[in-house]
Amino acid sequence: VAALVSIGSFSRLTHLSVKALRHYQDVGLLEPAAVDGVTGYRRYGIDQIADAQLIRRLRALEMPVDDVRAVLQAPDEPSRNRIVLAHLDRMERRLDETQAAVVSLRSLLSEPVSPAAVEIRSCPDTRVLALREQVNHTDIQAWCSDAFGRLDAAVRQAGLEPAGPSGGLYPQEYFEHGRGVVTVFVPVDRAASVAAPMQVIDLPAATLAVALHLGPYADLDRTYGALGGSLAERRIQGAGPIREHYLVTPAETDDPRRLRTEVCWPVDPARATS
Amino acid sequence: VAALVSIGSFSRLTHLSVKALRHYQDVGLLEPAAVDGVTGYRRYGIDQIADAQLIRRLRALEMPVDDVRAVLQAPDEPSRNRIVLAHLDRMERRLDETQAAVVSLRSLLSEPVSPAAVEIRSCPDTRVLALREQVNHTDIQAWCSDAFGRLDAAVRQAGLEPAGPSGGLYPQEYFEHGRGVVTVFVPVDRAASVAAPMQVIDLPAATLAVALHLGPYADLDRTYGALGGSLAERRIQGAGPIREHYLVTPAETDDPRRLRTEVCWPVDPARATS
DNA sequence: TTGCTCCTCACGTCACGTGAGGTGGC
DNA sequence: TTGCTCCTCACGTCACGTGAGGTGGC
Repeated sequence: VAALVSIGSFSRLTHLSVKALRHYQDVGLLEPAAVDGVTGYRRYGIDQIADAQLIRRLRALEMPVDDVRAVLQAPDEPSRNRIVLAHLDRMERRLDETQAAVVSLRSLLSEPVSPAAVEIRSCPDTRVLALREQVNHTDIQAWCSDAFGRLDAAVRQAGLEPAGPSGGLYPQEYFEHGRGVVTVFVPVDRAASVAAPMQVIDLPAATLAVALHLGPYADLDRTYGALGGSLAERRIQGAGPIREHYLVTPAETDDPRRLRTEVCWPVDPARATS
Repeated sequence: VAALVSIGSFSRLTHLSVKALRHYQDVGLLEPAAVDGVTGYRRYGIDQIADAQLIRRLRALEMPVDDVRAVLQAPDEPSRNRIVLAHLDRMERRLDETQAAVVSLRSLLSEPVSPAAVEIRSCPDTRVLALREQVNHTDIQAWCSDAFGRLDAAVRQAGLEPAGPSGGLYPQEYFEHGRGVVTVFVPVDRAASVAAPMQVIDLPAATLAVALHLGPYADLDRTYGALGGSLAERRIQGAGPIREHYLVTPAETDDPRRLRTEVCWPVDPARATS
């Protein structure tokens, strides 16, 4: 049997704080090898050092405690590595977002606020192939790129032709709570049968106030602010979900500055005499 | 005066959630332009969009709310930029740590646990030039590199010669609570008068169990575990602050794999008949 | 015997999110 | 009138950290 040490010694051996060690017992991450029945003193075996070192590294990478537990309990090395690699993937995506946020901050600080050129446009009924799902604001990028991949594949497979730029519908809820049922779509020239959850729907005709956004998606709020602000100044109220049209997408360019996106607020046509 | 909009509209304009907007009022980040005395309804001016966009970007970079407030209240552009750049600096340091943590995790998963070669060494009295301060575990890297810079400068300025490798003393508290009074030192050949907070002190003689750590500091816990575990197996107890000797430092190599560090546990000489 | 280590609550931190329960505005 | 928006508490989240108040071990 392995030698036992006190919690303080184990803390010095592993560089985990005493408070953290107690917490890891509470949440079932690292159970002391023995606990004195009378005094409650914890004793750790030196064969637990390896687990402690792994925990420390995973937590240093901000892996959630539940995932760390899954790693420790993984039945074999491949399944353990799967969890670890999935987390490293998440971290890389977050790193990309952070870099985009830095760029976005610099551009906000250096570039003046540009008033949006707002166009009022009548949009007819549109038949589209669509995917609809509850999405979190933080996941929108990944979800959209996945969804458009599936839509494009379905369009090809059904022998259809895209009949215009792809787009998305974002309900008010999505902005106000940071989560909501988002619809992304590709216009198509005719109906066709597609496998669920994909569906062919008809977007109703609408009058849209449209502003063109040039550049990375992290800066979209600037165009939202310019467009919505200009409408508010003119006492025009929006109604219904906001629409985005993706004119130039990440699939077509690697340079985020070349992205082109239309931001469209549905408005009451009676009031929208620009 | 600017047009006013409801909290829901402002949320859609700025991509800040309604809950976040209310929270930002509570903490004094973004006060609505008007609040209805009867209903409590908040009204935001469209001229507040710019502030909201700045807040959103700074929070996306995890700047603490207190710092965001300081940015918003900065009297001029230079002082505003100072706060922002200081935060970007912090982020870059954290990024470096994360990358080190990834390397450290990979090496733990790929390289087997190596038992430490432990040497028992008698260390005589040592006269050193030292700096002592309360330091957080998370800040130790930056603090040490700064402290050694100051120590080296003081040694040169006083016309002294380094009389051995530099080192550090880490009290138990430092590991158990993640914070403690850390001492770093450079051995010198003779006494000299130095400006506070620097001081010349004599490290008392001690018997040390020493293990050599090769590689990045992020992996130091592996050598601590190996050394302390092997002492625990032999029922040898540590006593007093742990010592590190920096044989090859980041000042001497850019490759963390070439770092050489001695980890030294003071032990009771009577029991330490290896 | 003294001081150090260890114990268990209970509560705090940070930046919001989650509901409950209720009211105002088009 | 209906449903939607908005309101205010109070509490939850996450991974610990911070004390308070007390006890065991060398």
